[in-house]
Amino acid sequence: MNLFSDIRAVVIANLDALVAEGVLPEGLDFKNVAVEPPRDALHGDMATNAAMVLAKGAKMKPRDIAEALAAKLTDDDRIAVAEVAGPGFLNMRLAPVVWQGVVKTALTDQAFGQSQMGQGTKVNVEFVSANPTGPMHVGHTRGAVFGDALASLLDYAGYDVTREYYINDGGAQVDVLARSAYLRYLEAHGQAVEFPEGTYPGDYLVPVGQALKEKYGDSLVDQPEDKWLVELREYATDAMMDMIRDDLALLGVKMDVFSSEKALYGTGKIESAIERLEAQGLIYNGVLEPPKGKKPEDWEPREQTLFKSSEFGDDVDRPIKKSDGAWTYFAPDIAYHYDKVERGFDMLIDVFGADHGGYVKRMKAAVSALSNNRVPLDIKLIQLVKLFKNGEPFKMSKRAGTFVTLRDVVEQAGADVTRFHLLTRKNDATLDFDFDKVLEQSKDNPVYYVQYASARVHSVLRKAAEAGIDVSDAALQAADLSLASSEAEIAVAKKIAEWPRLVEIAAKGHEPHKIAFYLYELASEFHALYYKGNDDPSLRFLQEGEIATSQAKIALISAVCVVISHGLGILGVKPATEM
RNA sequence: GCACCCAUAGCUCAGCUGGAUAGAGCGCUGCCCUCCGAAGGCAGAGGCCAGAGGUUCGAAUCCUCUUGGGUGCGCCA
Repeated sequence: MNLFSDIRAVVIANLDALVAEGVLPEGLDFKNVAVEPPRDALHGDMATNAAMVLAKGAKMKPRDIAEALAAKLTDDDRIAVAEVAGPGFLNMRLAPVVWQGVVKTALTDQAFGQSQMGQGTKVNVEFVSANPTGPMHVGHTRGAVFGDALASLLDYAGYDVTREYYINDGGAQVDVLARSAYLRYLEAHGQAVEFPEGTYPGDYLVPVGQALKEKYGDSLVDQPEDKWLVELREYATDAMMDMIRDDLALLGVKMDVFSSEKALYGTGKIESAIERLEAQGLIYNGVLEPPKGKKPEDWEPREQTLFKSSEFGDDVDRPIKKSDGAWTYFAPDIAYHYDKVERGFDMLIDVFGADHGGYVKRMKAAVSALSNNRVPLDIKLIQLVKLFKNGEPFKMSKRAGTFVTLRDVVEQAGADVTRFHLLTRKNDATLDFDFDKVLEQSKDNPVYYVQYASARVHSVLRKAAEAGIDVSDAALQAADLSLASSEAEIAVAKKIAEWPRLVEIAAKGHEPHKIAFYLYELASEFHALYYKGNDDPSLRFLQEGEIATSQAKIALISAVCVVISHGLGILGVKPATEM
């Protein structure tokens, strides 16, 4: 619930009244009637399209409906002005008491802004899912921050959220990891080693090699691969996952569940998921056409086991078995998503890198088939992070030593700054990450701008306390807010009032970046009010000798601070009390 | 060749899911600290929302096509 839905309820009630009075015909559908903020604040606080939406069905002119509705609405105490504009917009201006009520709610109700929209829907957010073959880099970092913030946002909006990490430990890349770790193990024994093409030369495996030496002594030296591959694979994978967990902790991301791809093999889970599809007639053996315009050099037609994803909107059917009969990566992924469905989730969200774009349709097809359309799957593709240093772009390269890890970034910029910055762009837009700009402490950097607002409020609170004004929670909650109802102050209250609605919009669209942008706008309203006190002393928060007025004004800016901390909380950023 | 994503001020980007005169930051021009934190504020210039059609009371937003960029397209995951 929020102010806009409250007022919409008022509008609907009055429309019903107009029907009862015979002004409007019966049987009209009010579902498209919306109450929204007008784009231009000059038009009022809220606008409804009711007249325009209903005109056709009522066979009336929009303006006539609007006039009748306006007359009704002004009877409500909360609506100060209702006027018809343009083609039939009905603009409303709300009474100051409404805005003051919002400020009071923000201060007294810990749950201000939280929503019941999710109704406890069980949603699984799968994110990061980086291969356990090395440390997380900046690209992973963006996905991690996005997924974590989205999960928090959904939680805030009333969903029952599970954060989950899918460990891709079932494919050939973990064998490569094991071989690379083995080379480091030999190195630990003093052997000179070279890392051939297709192995991981990163020095993060050096400590793993050392640890293996301590564990196995020289018993594995110069032994054939079949003596050590399985053991080293498990050991190295665990070590990499420990490292990834540390990286995530550094960012402040905590997963609820880690699921392993490897654990799906040999349990019959893959087979049963495929059987489930087979029972629906969606599995067959066939030969795929080569892609036109880009034919692989070694292409020859081969019969494979295919999933009929084209029945669900995919472009072609997709292989679940390689020509040698082994599963493709798609098969365990089907099983994994089936597992999520079976665990009772009502909604699935996957956060993938943009290079997995081609994977979206087939995965949606599979989930759709496996859940009989019960469980929606939303796949959020996270675009690239472009790195800059001193304004110059540079590419990540392990060889050139410009491989930028999550740890590098967080240690330089801090988790809060990193998180906020990565959330100032929507997920499907590429993001520039310039180390110099991220660290810059100015308005150009939204993190500091928002933090500065929070710090300024706390500064005022300290000053007030020094002046002997009671600014305890109880005192501010009891403040008479009508003492802070100038136009400039109401403007801030209005921004606060947008918060609950914004949460719902952001949660509905799975768009945590909207929280970041809102916080910037809220901070901006606050900074503007703050400065107005310089020109107009009556707008300063501390009014000498007038305790009640000071408390009212401080209550208002405390409410700003409360909303900022709620918002930053969703983004996983700690608010500042001083800077 | 096909699919998905993107295109908005000189630059980096918002635009509340179809609303009224398209917004913000940077940069540029000019102001504001004997005044609660100038890490800030105010004002100005700057736009054919890539282009062309269509849908309707109404389109940056939805549909089609075109152009230009990114990503991907069986035995890598």
